[in-house]
Amino acid sequence: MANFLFPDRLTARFAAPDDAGTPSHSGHPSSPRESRHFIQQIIDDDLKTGRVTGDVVVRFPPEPNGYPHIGHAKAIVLNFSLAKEYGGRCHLRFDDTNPETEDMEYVRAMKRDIRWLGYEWGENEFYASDYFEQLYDLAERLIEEGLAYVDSQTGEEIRATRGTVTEAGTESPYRNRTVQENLDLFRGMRAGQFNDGEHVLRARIDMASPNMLMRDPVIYRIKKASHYRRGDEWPIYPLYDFAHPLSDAIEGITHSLCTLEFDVHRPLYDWLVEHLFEDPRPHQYESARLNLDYTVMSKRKLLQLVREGRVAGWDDPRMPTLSGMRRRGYTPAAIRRFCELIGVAKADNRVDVALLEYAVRDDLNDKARRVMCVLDPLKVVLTNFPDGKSEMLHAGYWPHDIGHEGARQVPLTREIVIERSDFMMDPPSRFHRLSPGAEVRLRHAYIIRCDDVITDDEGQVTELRCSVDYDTRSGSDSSKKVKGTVHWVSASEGIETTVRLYDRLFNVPNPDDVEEGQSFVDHLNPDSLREVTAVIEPSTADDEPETWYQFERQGYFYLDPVAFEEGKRVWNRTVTLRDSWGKQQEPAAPAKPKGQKQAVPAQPAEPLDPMAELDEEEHSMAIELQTLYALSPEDAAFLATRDDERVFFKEAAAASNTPVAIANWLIHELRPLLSQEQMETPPTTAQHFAALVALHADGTLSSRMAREVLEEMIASGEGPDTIVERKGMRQVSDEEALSGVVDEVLSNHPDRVEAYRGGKKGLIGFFMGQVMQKTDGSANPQVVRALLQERLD
RNA sequence: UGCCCUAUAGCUCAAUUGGCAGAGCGCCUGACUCUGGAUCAGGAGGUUCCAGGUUCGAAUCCUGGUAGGGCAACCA
Repeated sequence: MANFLFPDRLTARFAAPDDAGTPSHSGHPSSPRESRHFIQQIIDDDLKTGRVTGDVVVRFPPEPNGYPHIGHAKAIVLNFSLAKEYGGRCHLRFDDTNPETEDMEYVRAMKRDIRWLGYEWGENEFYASDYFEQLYDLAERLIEEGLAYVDSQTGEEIRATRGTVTEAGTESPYRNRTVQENLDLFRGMRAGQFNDGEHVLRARIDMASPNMLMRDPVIYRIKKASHYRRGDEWPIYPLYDFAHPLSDAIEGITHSLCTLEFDVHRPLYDWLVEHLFEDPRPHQYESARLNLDYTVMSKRKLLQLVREGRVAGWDDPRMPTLSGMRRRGYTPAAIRRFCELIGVAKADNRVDVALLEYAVRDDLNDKARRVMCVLDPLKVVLTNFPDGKSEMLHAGYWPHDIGHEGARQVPLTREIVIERSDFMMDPPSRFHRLSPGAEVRLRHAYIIRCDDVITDDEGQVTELRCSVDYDTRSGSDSSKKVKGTVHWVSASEGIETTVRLYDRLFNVPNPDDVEEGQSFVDHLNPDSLREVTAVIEPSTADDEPETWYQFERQGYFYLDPVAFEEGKRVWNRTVTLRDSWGKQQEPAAPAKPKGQKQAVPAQPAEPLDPMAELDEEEHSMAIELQTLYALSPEDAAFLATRDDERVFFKEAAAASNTPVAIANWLIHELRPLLSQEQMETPPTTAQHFAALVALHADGTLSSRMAREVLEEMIASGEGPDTIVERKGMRQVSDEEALSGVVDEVLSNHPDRVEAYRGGKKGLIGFFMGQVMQKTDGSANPQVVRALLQERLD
């Protein structure tokens, strides 16, 4: 694989380790405050509450069995920028526990690409395979504690007895071997006394768990294969579910971030770490993986594309691999920016390629010099330009709005080429490029007029004859204006060069979404690579391979390093410019009819009967609650199906004469504050609870205050009176007293008052909030609302 | 069919944790321009999945649904 020839030079030129991981543009996501994604919120909270006291330590844990792609980049950027943000560290750990697929080649590729992205892990380079000894010892400890056993069933037997998603599994006949027996067997495994598949080590958890991963998962298997780092030292290898959490714990990782599909593994992660390590211990959090339009991301599928020759290799510029993107001309800064733009969340997503392209253009805009290159040449003869003359024109490399200096000379000759698409025989209105009789400016040169069109026998345009207006030389103060400017290159002094025009690899947004009997390769875009012979201006003749240019009016291009090494000059189109003209030409995609994206099934016309789902016993219970306490069917059904809540309710109802309010507060306020276990033995008494509800009912406390008191009651176990007394809480319902606050709020925000009167009625909530804040939540909201409405309407 | 996760603008995400539903990208219009780019100015676009409920007030809390995704390798 002779593809990776320039990583270091590229890094030197474009990677920016200094600002790596910090937003390079201010004000992206939203909100006046910088908005924090859920992982940041968790870490903030851990730091605030002291759950994490030392450094924040995260890790990026690739398996070295494939080339890293843009999906890995998302994880790399997330982890390394988190480490930077919190002043902690990010470990690079190779999760190399499967000897059959892993290779040093992939380790090298991974390290090279992470560095290229602009991140450095320093001394924190680790390998799960370095922990084999420790992991083995931990497995023995598990055995000693009766938490693991050697199972001698075959693979098929293990699979068959695991049960299904709806049925529990059955326990292995070997599940109750003695500790000594297990230890002997496991040591025998380690010593190489058995063949592949003869035994495995299983965690002893629960064959009936609703989570299949907890049904005695296999944690060690015999595999007499040579490991790329440990050679033949080990006949047994730990599995991911065992090695990963424990490697995290060994390294002192605080936050272990992974993708959504691992959320089912979290109970096992916790089980292992809790049994084998002391606090503080690592915690796993999951976020959504990246899906990108018009490409595939799975290593298996990328490998298939390479193997079947659908692409030129792992670093084919159409591939979503980092090596492919690098060779295409994408920059580390652009990829980092993209990864920041897509955010971190738990909802499955599919990201529009336009966002990636935006990030690339935005970065290249002030990094790539402008030159002219004609991709589809049409010959133009300047009839009033002397034959044999070559006029050197001064041409700035940068547009005015980019503050960079630099220019080159561009030769103008009698024969030039322009873009075929810049001429139209019969142009629509709004087309302001060349057509018979029309005028256009040659970029950096003169205005020309098309006097004659030469066509061949088939009517194909083969040549244009134009005349130059010598008063309009670029930079002169000619007053003549034309609408259009076109790029051009001297036909005699321009250089022929190969340009590769890349387009999306697949022609559907989600190639994985295939019909029966089809495969994702059926969606391959046959035009994803178009190679043309272009004419480029001579100033580029000596450029070295890490050169980016913007070919004016075309896009950004990058001199392919692989072809260069083979002695060829090939320009890869990194990304086109945004093209509003091309869009106008295509019929605009019809706007999706409203409501189509999520067809909401018609709901039954009448509300569902809350009693409908109850069994016979629950049903009669609910009826009883309704007749006895006058509860609504909803509340009655809720209590009928929940024993702990019902017991608490009856006790509280007995201590008061407002059962409906008791049920209401129990269901909507108390219950959400408690866990299932707390509900069994509530941290507050039914009598206290009833007293609180009474305080609300008689107007002493507003609902907001009552909620606050309730939280306090749960935390301290005190009665409501004690808390109310201590805090001096009392709802204020006096209109006169509240009028003052209301008037103050309104006069503090004249603009909002005006907006409200102008129709922005939602602002009532803002005013309410202000008043509640000023009164420390003690204002009677009904009264406040009435006062506000009175003043505003 | 069991368990878990998720649902806010076309896309990706916010919403100070119960108080004005916003941003970036994309799209449209206009201005400017020697890149139909960039830039600048403006605009459209919302049943916050649905139905009930609690609350003065719900995207946010409660109940019940719906849809999408994940989980039954001795892979990671």
